[in-house]
Formats: sequence, C-alpha cells, structure tokens
Amino acid sequence: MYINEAKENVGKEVEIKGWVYNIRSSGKIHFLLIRDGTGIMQSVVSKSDVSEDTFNTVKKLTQESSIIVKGIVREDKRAPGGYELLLKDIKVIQLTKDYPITPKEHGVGFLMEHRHLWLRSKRQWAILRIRHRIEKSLRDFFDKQGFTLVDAPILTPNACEGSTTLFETDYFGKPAFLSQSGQLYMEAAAMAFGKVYCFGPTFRAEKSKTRRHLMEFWMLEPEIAYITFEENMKLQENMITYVVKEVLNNCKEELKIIGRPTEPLERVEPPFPKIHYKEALEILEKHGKHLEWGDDFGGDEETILAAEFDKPVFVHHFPVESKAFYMKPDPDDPETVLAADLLAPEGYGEIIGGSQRIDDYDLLLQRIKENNLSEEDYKWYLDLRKYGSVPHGGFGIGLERTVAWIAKLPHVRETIPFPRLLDKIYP
RNA sequence: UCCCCGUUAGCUCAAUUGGCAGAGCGGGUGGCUGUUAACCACUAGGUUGUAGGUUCGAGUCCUACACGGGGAGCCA
Repeated sequence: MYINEAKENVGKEVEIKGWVYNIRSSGKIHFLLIRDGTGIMQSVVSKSDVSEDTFNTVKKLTQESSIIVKGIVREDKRAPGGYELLLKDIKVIQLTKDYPITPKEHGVGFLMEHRHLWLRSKRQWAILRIRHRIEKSLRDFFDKQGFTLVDAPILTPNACEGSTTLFETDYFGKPAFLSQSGQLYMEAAAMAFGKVYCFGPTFRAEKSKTRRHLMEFWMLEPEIAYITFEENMKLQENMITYVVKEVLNNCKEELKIIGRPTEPLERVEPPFPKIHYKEALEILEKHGKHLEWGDDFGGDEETILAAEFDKPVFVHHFPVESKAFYMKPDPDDPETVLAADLLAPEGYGEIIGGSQRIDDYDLLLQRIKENNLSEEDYKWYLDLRKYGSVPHGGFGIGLERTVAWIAKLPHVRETIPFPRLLDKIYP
C-alpha cells in the first residue's frame, strides 16, 4: 500500500515500504513517522502488541533509515492526517547514521549544498508536487485544444537574438549554444501543425543574482498560426485560470503544508485587466517612479503595477525599441509593438511574455539588419515569410516563476529540483 | 560587475568594553503507554573560514583572500 491510499485500507493489514521521517517514544509506546513518497503516516508500536525484538528494533531506528513495515490501518483523530498504522512487523533495509538534515532549522546555504537530501523534506516535497501539477495541467490545457507538442532543439547554431549571453559548447569543432528559447523553431512548426507548443529547459549565462533568476529554467512556448493579438491574450487568461484551478483542486494537502493562502488564487478568473504601456507609466508616475518612454520595468516597477490589481495583469503595446526584433509593430501605432507581458499578483512580476510576430519578409529583414544580426543565420527563419506567410503569434511562460507565484515562495530556487544558480552547479 | 551583511560544535545561533568559548537541535546512555519539531536526566563533541598584522592578551580590532546570504544592475 502507498500512504495516500490509507483511507481505502482502513481495517486491512498492509505493507508500507519507505523511510523513517521522525520517531518519538514514550517508554512502552513508540510513534514512528514513515514517508513513502506519497505522504507521511504515523505508525504506532506498543510494547504489549509486538515482540520484544520488534520493539527494540523500532527503538533503535534513526531518521531516514529505510524500512518495510507491516500492520493494520486504522482511523484515529490523534494521528497527523487522521490515519495510522498499528505496527506488527518491521524489516530494516538500512539503518541510517548521521543524516545531516535534522528536524530543526537550517540555513539556505547548507540546505542547497544538500539539495539531493533536502528533496525528502515535507515542504520541498509539497512544492515539487505542485510543480508537477502545474506542468501536467499546462500540457493538458494545450493537448485538449488540439495543440501538437513539438520539441525544440537545445543545441543551436547561433545566438538567436544576440542580445543575451549564451552558454557556449563545442560541436565537433564548431561553436554551438544552449537554447534560450524555442520560439523561432515553434514559428516553423506552427506553419506545419497550426497550433503547437514546446516545453523544455532554456539557458542563460547572465550574471543575474536575484530571487527571480535561474541559469537553467523551463519554459512553455505555444505558437499559433492565424491567431490575433487579442485571441493570444485570451488564450493566456484561460491557460492561467485552468492551471490555478487544477492546483487548487488537486493540491489541497500540498498547499496546506506550505501554508499558501488560497483566497488570492481563487480570485483568478478571466478577464484579466489589460493596461497600455502608457497607462503603466502613468501609474508608476503616481507612485513617484518616473520612467522615460522606452524604459523597461525593473522588479520594483513590476511590483507596483501588479499591486494595483488583484488578478494577473497584462501590460501591452511596448515601445518598439524596448522589445525583440521579431515583434510586429501595431499598424495603428507603429511606435509600439503588439506585445503583452503578464505580471503575476503578489509581487511576482513577469511570468509571460508574448507577441504578434512580424509576418512581412521585408520588414523582418530590415529589423534583423537594424539589430546587427546576421542575415545568414536567419535565412531559414526568413524562409517562413517567403512561403505562405500568415499572421501568427505566441508567448512563453516561465515555469519556475509561475510555480513561485502559485506556491507563494520567496525565491525561485525551491521551485526546481536541482537549481542552477550563479556560480553554483552542485549537486 | 557593483553595494551591504555574515563565517564560532554535524546544524541553528550566543559570548557585555579586547580578559575562563556556551546553549538548543542532532549523536550516545538511561527514563517515560497517545506522542505531534514530544518530554526529562546525564554525556561526548571546538585549530572560532584561511593567511598575515596590532596587543601583555584577539571569537571580538586592522588588511588581504576564500566561501555563504541579501540587494542592484544585467535579463525573451
């Protein structure tokens, strides 16, 4: 039996294979907390119920020893979780000595050094279960609507945008780079499959050292042929709403463990507020932050803007010069692009960046040249505007920032099993 | 890359003005029949990050370096 099946096994004799989470003793009765990956369950060992051998074996158990226990499941209000195991027999697989992570407090540095063991702690378990639920519901959302998952390459031949620092590696004597986005490949795929998305790791060699940055992070990037700018935002609203509902419905226990208040999440319903870049500047001005036209938002600015609303908020129509080369200028206002960022509530900042893409060959070529990018490198990308070009758009959602927001974590480093941080790649 | 803070027992932290290096957790031993990070008693555990300097005397003051944390910038 797995611990999360306790309810269906009340009164039955079962076997649980797991690890010792904690042990308390009161002389002639031991309370053993066992975890098996699906949850934590208390096991009661009374001296009068078991052999002396078994009783002494339990007495000597240490934190994180691996064990297989047999006993009868019963309901008891005194047990954490409401169910406990009346232990009959125990087999010790390995008696653990000196497990470094104790039930008391530890510093972040120490815990990160022991990330491979920290994963076993209740809080980390809950966070990564929520991450899994978010990944699953994101994929379900797109799969249900007929999107095709198209995997983007991780090794790429050139700096797709030239602006950010890429990790370089050797590709049979030629330089190759770790991908920072699958978008350009998804544009090719959208012309083949109509509605596509990719979901994988992306890399940046930026010397960023903040609570919102990782060197390796996961991004889901949908791309849709013939979509309009407004439809794109609608899709994002529906996606975020779906994911939040799925977490609320399926991760009640996990949310409780990490102490995440659910009211702010329950408010997440379409439509989300949408503000023009110009309005954003006005809101910031009102809060004493003066930005010039074309300035990008920093962490502070994003927090101020998001705090104006109790839902995620779109900021759209950014100045052309502040955004990427492939974004399509608004025909009614060519100084701005048809792009929107989605800012998460509660100070979590940008979690989605999306836009209409330039579908005109000449304009795209012009923008490539203006940005000092190599025409040769983008030959295949330009081909997409030569053979049956259509209006299209998409977006990228950063998984770790989304998890950090939904789980209300102070730092993205706990949202991924093995975070890659500035200058830190162990374990 | 820049700014700020820190580094003392396995872990989290104390140590008054520069004057005997100490507690909780974890470990060990013993006790306790319903515990909830259990509790109680006893016990072992230290080159105070490294290298120099000032001083009768440095965990404490100075310099450099290393490592960790927080923030800024950078940032599909």
